[in-house]
Amino acid sequence: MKTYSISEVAEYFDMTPHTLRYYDKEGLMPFIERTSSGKRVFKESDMEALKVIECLKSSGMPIKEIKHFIEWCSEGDSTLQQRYDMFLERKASVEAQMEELKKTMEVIEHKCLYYKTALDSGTEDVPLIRNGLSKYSKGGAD
Amino acid sequence: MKTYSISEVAEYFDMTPHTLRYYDKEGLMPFIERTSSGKRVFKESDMEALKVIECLKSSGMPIKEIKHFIEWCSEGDSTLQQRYDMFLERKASVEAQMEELKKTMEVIEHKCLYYKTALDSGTEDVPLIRNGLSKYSKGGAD
DNA sequence: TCTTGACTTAGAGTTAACTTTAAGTAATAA
DNA sequence: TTATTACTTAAAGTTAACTCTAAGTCAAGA
Repeated sequence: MKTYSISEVAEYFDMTPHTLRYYDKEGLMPFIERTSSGKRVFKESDMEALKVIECLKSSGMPIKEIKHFIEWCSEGDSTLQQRYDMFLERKASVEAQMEELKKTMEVIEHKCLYYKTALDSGTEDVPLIRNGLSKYSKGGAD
Repeated sequence: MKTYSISEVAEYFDMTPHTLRYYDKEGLMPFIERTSSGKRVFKESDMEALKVIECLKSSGMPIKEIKHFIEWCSEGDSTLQQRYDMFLERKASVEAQMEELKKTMEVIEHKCLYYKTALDSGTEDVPLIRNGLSKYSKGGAD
């Protein structure tokens, strides 16, 4: 069976071996086996588990909560409902983040247009477009 | 002209007066005026500027960089290009974050389906669907 | 055999963005 | 007049997620 060293795994997931050890210490990887000399040996299934951990991380889940999920996993079928509920929550959270980013994007695109116009005319002080605003808020009112 | 106290502004932006003072201290609000007794007085234009600051924050921009933008604003037309470039960069960053969230969402939705199926059959151990994976990575392989 | 590089551990340090504390001032309500 | 509330400042503390340091082990190549 193909196995991976900590640095191979780190490279694959674009992190440092330090970070992987930190995750292990925080209880995210209780399933990693060791060599007789104590080195971590990563199996294919460990890589799959890490992908799920990465997914939960990029959904904004804190490491301590990911740890709870990992614990549920090792408790078996009795925690299926918790795990399902957790992923439903994650889904709602990611949807909310997407919604917020969308609103942010609208403001930013408006600003891009504003500055493009200002650059074309060489100045922000374009009374025909907008006036009465301070230097700081120009372009933020409509 | 309508003005606002620090706690009114805090309530409007769903933060504490503490946080607003912190932003001020970090140089994000050099335009806020004070009463003779030293209290901050927020004008309508300050509210607009704060909306832009909030937008930059939710795009993931660190406070120190937002401060640079605020400095550029007070330097006038000579910094128009920098500010335009900055918003183009923000746009690209938000687009990348949206892309990442989309990928995360796909994994999460897959997991929701996986756990729904598992709950229906009362167990994760469904050889017809998937086998050969550890307790930790089940549902993460396809 | 010696050196090099990758690994191990425990624990301290870093960074961002708050968040709280301490000590005090000013205006307003009872 | 006294108490309350909102405000002020400077500075220390908190939290998450690393990130680094120190001290040491182990296997492979010159």
